[in-house]
Amino acid sequence: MRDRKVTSLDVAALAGVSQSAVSRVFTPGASVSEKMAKKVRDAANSLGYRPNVLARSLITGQSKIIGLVVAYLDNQFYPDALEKLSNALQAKGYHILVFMASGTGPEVDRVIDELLDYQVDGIIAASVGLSDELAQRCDAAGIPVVLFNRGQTDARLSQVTSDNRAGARAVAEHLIAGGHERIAHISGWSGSLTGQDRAEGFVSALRDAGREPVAVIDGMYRREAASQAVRDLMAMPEPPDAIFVGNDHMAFAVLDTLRFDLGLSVPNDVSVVGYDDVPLAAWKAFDLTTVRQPSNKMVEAAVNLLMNQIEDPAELAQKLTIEGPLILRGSTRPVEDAR
Amino acid sequence: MRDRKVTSLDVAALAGVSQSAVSRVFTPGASVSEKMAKKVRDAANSLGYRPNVLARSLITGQSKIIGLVVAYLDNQFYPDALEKLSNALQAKGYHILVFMASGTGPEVDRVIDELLDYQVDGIIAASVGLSDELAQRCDAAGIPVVLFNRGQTDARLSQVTSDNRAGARAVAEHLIAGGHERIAHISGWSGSLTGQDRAEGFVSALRDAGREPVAVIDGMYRREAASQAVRDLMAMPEPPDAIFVGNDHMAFAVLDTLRFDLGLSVPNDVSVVGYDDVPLAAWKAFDLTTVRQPSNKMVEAAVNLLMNQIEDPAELAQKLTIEGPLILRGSTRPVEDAR
DNA sequence: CATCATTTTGCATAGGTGTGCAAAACGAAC
DNA sequence: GTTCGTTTTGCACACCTATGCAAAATGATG
Repeated sequence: MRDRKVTSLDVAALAGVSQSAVSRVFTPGASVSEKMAKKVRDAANSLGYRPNVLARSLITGQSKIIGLVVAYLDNQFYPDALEKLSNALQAKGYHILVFMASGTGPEVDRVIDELLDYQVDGIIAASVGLSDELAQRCDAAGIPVVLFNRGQTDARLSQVTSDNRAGARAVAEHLIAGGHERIAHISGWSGSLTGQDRAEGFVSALRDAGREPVAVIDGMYRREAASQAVRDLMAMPEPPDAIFVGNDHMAFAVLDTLRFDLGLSVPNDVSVVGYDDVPLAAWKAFDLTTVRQPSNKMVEAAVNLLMNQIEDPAELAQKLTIEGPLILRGSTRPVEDAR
Repeated sequence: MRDRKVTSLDVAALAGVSQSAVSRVFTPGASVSEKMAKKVRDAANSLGYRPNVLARSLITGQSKIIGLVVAYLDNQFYPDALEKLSNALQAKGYHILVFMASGTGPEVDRVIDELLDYQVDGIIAASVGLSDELAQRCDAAGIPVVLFNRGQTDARLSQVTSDNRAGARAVAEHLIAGGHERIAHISGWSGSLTGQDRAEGFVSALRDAGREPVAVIDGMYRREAASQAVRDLMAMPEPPDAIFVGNDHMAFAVLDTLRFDLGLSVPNDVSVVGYDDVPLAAWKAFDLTTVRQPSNKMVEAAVNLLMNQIEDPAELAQKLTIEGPLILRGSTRPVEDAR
């Protein structure tokens, strides 16, 4: 015998009270007597009643759903962030609805449509190029947006990033201090602000020390592109002795290519530095020197930002920058070894 | 000027038709004339109208939301599956609502409550020990459940797994053919059917060849546990010359420990085999021999199973097993080298 | 033009919940 | 017991959409 859906009316009937009484018992802060609350709770438990979030959303205008837009999950930074975001939001009574948007342009537009269809209370966009039109539409619909680990110029969008310029600068300084002579950069996608910032911070720090990168190649955040880039670099007449890679995900491909395709030793022949400090970077197989993006803090900031904007729509968008340290590991020469 | 939510009534007013007409235009297969459809679509576009999925769900009983329950995302198998599941479901007009359930018992119960609150149309449970109570409650609520990469005895739950016994058996046979003398197993969590099946398939294949494993240790699906296990194994008076690890995630920790903590060579000193064939396994840094779990096929099967049960609630639960090949890589001695 | 079959449209209601408002219950003070 | 202030409760409606039903429109046929 398959149960029909049990509603607040069923509970009300069993408890011998009105439907609104049931509603109030399940609404924190509503006016209910202890006696009534007990009656209702007993009836609800015996029927297995739980309020229907979707019906509730109709009337409160709060779906308790946060849309998460993400492109790929093969870069460990994102599943890691997703897990933390989901846990943080779960604790606040929200849940994450996942939207994959690998492409750009029309595909992203379709995703936005679907986001609006589900009446999400807010949007977290990670790792995806969002058109300005997105900002426009979400703003018009009154849905707060937080860009996670992705910058954007539009002032209506909040964002949380690490201090990419400072991080890249620290990398440059460390490589110089390590006595490296020919320093190259395989950058993150040059179409992304994150990629640009890291590249610019890195190059400007080199210049401040009177140096120039021997090469800057766009790695597109893709393993194969990074792998090809490092092959090209090492085929130069005077190959680099240090490479800063735009994120860990690409850096792992660079390490593999250097060691196993080109037969080189890291850091003896080349030092390699990444960005993100995903858990993998600490594994001995990579032992990658990298800039930590403190995902805990970034998640916390993103969630707070979103919650504030949901509670008070007048709240204006903010652009937060979180500092992260350079983590020294075995993929770069220790500074003592400087010649 | 912040827009109020635009409803089908607004569209109807602008187009000079009834609300039901608008609804019909957005309901595939409803009876509408071409003229009317055009009028409505124009009005809808100019207002930026899109049907409210949540309000629709009230009346159709279909939320177009699938709940995904998952414990951790640090084992790459799961983000990979999540991405594929999300894409497959997105193509069918569904989206994934994420529920993290690291713990067991009461925490899982809370998750079930929340799943029901959101009126999900179906549930995919990956990597979590679900009590029989789950089956009970979801069955009562009429919500189909598919266990992904996780077995369960309850006949009411559908499940999709790879052929864990056959896969483990193939590993055993390959290790024997490779001339290994002392074969050990670091198993998946012995509380999971998946872990048990792999262990049993492996051990029974050894016995069929007149062999016994030198040791079987529970690795709990955790890196640290696996790392400790391999240290214990290699500290034995006669350490193993081959280790089958219950999944790739643990196998990576085993490789790191063997190479960098114990200074051993793989596969010269010890052969290592994993299970899953996550993308990482093919990276040169690991080059791990492993049993492939064809996540594409598993996802496809899981989605089909779920869709069938959603469309026809009378459809009975199925337990599907997908075959996966042993992928030979550099972490095991080639069979030609057998002495 | 009349008739009828068919398609299209509007009306009205349902789906499950929260909330403003007024009525009812309660409790205190005289 | 009466009065008044406070808390609790129920009534009725709103939120946004889909759909059964009957009325209207359309088109084909005689």
